[in-house]
Amino acid sequence: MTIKKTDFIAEAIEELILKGEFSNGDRLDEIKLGERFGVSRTPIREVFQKLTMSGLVEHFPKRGVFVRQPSPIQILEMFEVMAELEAICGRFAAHTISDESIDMLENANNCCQQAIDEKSETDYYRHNTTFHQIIYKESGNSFLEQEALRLQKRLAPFRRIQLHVRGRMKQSMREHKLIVQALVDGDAANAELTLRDHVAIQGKKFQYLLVELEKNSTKT
Amino acid sequence: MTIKKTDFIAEAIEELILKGEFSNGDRLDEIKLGERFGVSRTPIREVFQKLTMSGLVEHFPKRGVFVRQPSPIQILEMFEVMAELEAICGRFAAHTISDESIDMLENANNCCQQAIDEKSETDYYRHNTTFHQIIYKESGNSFLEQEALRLQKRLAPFRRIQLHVRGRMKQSMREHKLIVQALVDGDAANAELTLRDHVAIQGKKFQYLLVELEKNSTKT
DNA sequence: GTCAATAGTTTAGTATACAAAAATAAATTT
DNA sequence: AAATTTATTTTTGTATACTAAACTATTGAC
Repeated sequence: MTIKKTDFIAEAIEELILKGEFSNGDRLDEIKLGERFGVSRTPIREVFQKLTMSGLVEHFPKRGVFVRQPSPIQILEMFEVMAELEAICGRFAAHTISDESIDMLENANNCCQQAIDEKSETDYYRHNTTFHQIIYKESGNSFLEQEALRLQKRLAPFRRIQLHVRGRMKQSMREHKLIVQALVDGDAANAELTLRDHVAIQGKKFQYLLVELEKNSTKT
Repeated sequence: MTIKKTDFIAEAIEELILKGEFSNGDRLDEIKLGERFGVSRTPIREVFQKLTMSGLVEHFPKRGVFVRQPSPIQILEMFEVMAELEAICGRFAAHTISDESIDMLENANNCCQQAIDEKSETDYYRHNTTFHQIIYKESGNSFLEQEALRLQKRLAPFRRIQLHVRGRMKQSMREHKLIVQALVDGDAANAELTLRDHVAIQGKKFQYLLVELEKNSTKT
């Protein structure tokens, strides 16, 4: 068995939270979740610790664990940090990136373009993720790579929704090309800049969506 | 009770590892540690998960948990990322820092100077830590602050040892003054630069110590 | 003597039982 | 009737019991 059972349950509960079955502030019941997944409280409590560490849930001693969706401000802060982390990766990668990796980046970009042509957000999202992960790896600093991956994963649900913004995918593609060009040129400063902006825009778009959402909810 | 028992045990085991009672690759015995702290396996296993998340220990399914001291390369990588994180904090802080916080930084610096005069490495270390934490906070991005604190904590044992390098404390003080000046000036680019260098030097010094250590160990 | 197979031991993972704390409901007092 | 106290019920945290997997040692075949 290559995947641990508790990891599977952790993923499943994560899904439940993100899909909205549990909303913000809800208490997660050890016993009910145990029954649901056919296990006892012990492994569920293990899973809770994992979720606590990943920030999806908060643990209050002798009280229980509660769903803790990050506030819009926290999400924006995370995007800001993500932009900086990716910028660093780009700056480092510009010095060390290999020809093979450049090819891989261009390949990922082609896949992104194809996804746009086929209007497949899912495919675009996947290849876009790959594109960025290549850059993390090419930073040459595996600790930095791990940190970037961690934050990328945590921001995944929020990055996803802002693909719906009209024309975002096409604009994103153009930015990808600038990033690759900077890396090809070995222009560290430019790689840093283009990557930072590219990611920072996601935070901006997210903010924009929030404002729109706010308008609609207060319209009634 | 403001502090949880498992947190206490986690800290204690962390200490044991750092003090050298357990060395790299050692397996941590759930039962023995339970007896040692007068608890059963359950809370010890909880603590293991915490330690796994903090990276001090590695968990192999159905095998157990093993002490995993980071390799010199990993430590250098972490210092490199720390330097970048602090540089970002400095850049952000330069725009937003308050007069009170400037005062606090200068106060921390005075305490550092006093510690040097009294040749107290412990005091220097403590006030130095405070100095940096003020800058994390003044970044105005609390997520960034948390991430910086996390990595600062993880690097603590390695930062400590390189204070022994002759003259390091005095040089460090001079750098602190440059950092404060950049922040007073609101010079973001300079704050970024001075902070990055200031932290990066710690990695360099650590590397230097490693080489020295290597020489001595192969001399026999 | 070396290797393979198997029995026995140890240890991780999980379920359950129990104790203590918190939340809730009921009862008593003001 | 409101508030405080007391009793009841949940629920968390921990200990223990059990299961299954991994390690060790012994035996047997070549």
